[in-house]
Amino acid sequence: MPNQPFTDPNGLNEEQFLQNYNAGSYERPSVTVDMLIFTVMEQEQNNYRKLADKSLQLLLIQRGEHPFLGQWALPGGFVGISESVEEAARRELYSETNIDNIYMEQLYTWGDVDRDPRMRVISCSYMALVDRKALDVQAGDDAAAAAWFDVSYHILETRREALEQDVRQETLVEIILESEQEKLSGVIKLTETIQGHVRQVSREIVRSAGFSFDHLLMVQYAIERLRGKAEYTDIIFNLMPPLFTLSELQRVYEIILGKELLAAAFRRKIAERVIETDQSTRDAGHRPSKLYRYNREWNLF
Amino acid sequence: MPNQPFTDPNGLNEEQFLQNYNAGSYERPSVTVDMLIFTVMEQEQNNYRKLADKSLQLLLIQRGEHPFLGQWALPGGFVGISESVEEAARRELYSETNIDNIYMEQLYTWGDVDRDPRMRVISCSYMALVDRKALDVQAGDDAAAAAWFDVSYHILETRREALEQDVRQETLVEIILESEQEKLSGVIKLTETIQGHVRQVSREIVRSAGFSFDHLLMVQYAIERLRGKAEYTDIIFNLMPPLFTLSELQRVYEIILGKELLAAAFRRKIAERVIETDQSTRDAGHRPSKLYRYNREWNLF
DNA sequence: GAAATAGTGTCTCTTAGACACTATGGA
DNA sequence: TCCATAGTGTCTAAGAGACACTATTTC
Repeated sequence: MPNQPFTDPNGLNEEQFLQNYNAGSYERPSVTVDMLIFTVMEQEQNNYRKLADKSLQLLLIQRGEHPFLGQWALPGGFVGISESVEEAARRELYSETNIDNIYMEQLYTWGDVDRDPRMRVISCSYMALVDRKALDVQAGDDAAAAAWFDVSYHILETRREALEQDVRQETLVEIILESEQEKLSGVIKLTETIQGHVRQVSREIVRSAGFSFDHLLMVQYAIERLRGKAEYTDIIFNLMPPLFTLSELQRVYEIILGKELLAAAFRRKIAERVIETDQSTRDAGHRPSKLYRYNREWNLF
Repeated sequence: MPNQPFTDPNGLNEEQFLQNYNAGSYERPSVTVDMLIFTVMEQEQNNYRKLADKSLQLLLIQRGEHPFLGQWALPGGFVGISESVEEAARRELYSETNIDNIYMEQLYTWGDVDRDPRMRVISCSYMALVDRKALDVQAGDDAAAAAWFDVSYHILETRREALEQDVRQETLVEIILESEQEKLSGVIKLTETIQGHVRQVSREIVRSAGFSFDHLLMVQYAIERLRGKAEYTDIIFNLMPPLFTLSELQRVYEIILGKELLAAAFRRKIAERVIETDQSTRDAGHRPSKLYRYNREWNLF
């Protein structure tokens, strides 16, 4: 089995090679991270009896400089030469939220040549999920203008055509992001083709109002991933406070999945993932609800 | 709603800004792609009656230069300044296999600072799945020494400890790659921690013989993903030839999932994803088997 | 006929969906 | 007492696991 120190065709061993190594001066892309920071927010409620509505929210920042001056973008920044990509993402996440210990996962790396009009930039996107109650301060103090946007996600249309050999399906997805001041919207076309066995998916912006760069694609990708993972992992609990009722939990699932669930089935399914506490809600104008917490023992690997 | 041409604090509109933009000369990382090209190979069989065994195989290249001279690495290369990351991956894939229309998906971007001893390199890994019968030539003609390695993947040990607040689970995974000439092996520790609600996974190489860089981590990640996707997508069909028997298909599933399946249940489950043809196998030393093909209509989105 | 694989029938157990029903606190 | 939500019981249908059984070819 080969092992160091071997010598290469120039007679150098590995140590010598590395000492003499010259990285060369060809052009390199810049690398950035972009953060999709989601939370669930309770809306105000006028009827004392009804439960507060909730919505999924995403943190955006208004750009203070060209390009896309005045438009909204995902928070993010360059990856420094002496920090890992994940460290850069954690750094950005902390600078926006001011809290530690937030769920974060890498999503996708966007590498199209023209995605930034200034220069070649490759961006690695990360999704973070935060319990809104843990965010004491309004997020993004340092950033020029950060705001939480309510997220809505609809499938407008699905069209399938079967060619001689291949199948092709196009789906139009509309994404609307709404803050107290602004309303952004855009449409993305997802194209799925199958040639022989080979399935391939591509994304394309059809129209976009108020978004910077290709960030609308990142939003669509993140929501798709969040929905997918909600079905077969515990990812949703990252959006919950330490104690919650099963109704609250069910509503968060409903928001993410975009469909209503039956309470009885939901409770049976979720039962083993939560632990009942002896506390309950009060002063709700209706029957009190027991508070639960996440069962950490459940399904590690 | 803000729109171009707005002027920034320097009085420039977007067009002027971009014309004057200077990307700066700070240090940038290099970006590469690394390809995990999997296939399923039939082993030779001496007993005319028995079906040939199959194995999952991965394509590796023996390094001809420092660092890791003589050791094995995933095929890959630099992302050029004027090609997208995906284009670079397709280019590498084509140069190894000489065929088009191969299933490929982005896996993960590896961004640790020290992952390449020469310089700062960020690598985006892709997984590709090939039907072995479509590869007419021995792959990797141009590369110095390319070889297919049989893949085996075992969980050696799982240890869980519950601290006061947190839960921590460590899993040791052994990966063995075996070609006709060589046998490489390594062990990876997967650490999963839960603090409060927040679940986090990290990977670490415990020992590694014959692998270059952090490529063993990439192999483990890819197999984990492949297993996961085998359960809830049609990804496996990318490893199959155009026509196949249900027994063959079942065996490929068994290889990927690492467990035996019951034929009756498997057939019921897979039935709607395949289409029966009027052809069947012959000269097999036992009852002939009908040939099926992939049902492309099944479950687009 | 033996060996080996191909393919089916059926029982059980689990789980999701549907929906009716009971329970409880506050105005 | 009504309202709104909390929470349970039970029927049904679908699907996975188990396993016995039949079918078909080659030597």
